[in-house]
Amino acid sequence: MEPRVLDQLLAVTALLQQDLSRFFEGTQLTPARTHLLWELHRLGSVTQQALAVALQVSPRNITGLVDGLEASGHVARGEHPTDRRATLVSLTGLGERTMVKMAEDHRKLSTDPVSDLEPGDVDHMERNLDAVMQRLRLLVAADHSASGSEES
Amino acid sequence: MEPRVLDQLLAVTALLQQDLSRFFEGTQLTPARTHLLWELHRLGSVTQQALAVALQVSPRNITGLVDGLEASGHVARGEHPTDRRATLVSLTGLGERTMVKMAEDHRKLSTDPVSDLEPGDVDHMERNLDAVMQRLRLLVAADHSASGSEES
DNA sequence: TATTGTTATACTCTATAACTATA
DNA sequence: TATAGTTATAGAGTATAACAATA
Repeated sequence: MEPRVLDQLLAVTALLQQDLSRFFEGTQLTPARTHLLWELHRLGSVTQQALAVALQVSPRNITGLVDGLEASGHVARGEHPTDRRATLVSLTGLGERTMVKMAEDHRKLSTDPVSDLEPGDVDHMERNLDAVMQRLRLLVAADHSASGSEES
Repeated sequence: MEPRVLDQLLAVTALLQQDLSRFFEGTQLTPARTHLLWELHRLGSVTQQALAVALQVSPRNITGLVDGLEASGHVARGEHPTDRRATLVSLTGLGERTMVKMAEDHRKLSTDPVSDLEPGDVDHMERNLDAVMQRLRLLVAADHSASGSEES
């Protein structure tokens, strides 16, 4: 009866990564770009600086992500009204529509759960996920305590 | 009272990714390499082919991962006794010790939960994770049903 | 002098396609 | 002819460091 929970964790992590990008919309947005759009949708037009902070990622990285999203037409760069060093990134019409749809699907999924699904499948998933959840708690707990008590 | 669950999902996913590699050992193993070591520890010496299947990743990718782990001294390539096309990958002494320790930590973590942690922190995490868990269930459920009922 | 975004450079993970050596 | 592993090529995501323009 070895735990094998790490395996499940790895599987669920992979699944999550896929879902975060694939699930919510039909366009070919990657997870990182989806995340940026999501933040932009929440924050409104902001500087790349602000995005770097929001995504907890280097400014250099934002340059690349915005480049990609600009090329695909989801965001646009604009001038900052007062600070000429800064760039304001905002959602285009396409970007806006994409995020509205994503938010809709998100909400629908939250209120309309397991509809067309075999009961056996649900059981199976619940069992796996309970184990994973247990593991999640421990991992997060340990992470929390580690960042609070260690200082190397 | 917007859900904001996607944010939590994103955060937890990122956290998981980190934990999977960082948590379990002090060496600088990446998630993908850790995963390969984990499988190798379970399966024993196997061909790169078998690893590609186990990790669900292209053979080309295995070449790269094994290259890295060979350079860091965690695995070694050896000849296959009967098939001269194939390569047998096995854990070195270092790799073996690393995985034994990782399995130990894994077990310890499973049986010795929230030890040195503020109670308030636990509450906070539990609350977040319950929401995330709810979300996980829906995502996995939808994923399941999608792969069973759609055929595009 | 400090900050914003960029270029330069580099590493990891991933993929497909073509090729070599063997089955 | 099919399989195991490699090289070639490519793209995404990430990082640090140096630099230009601006505060």
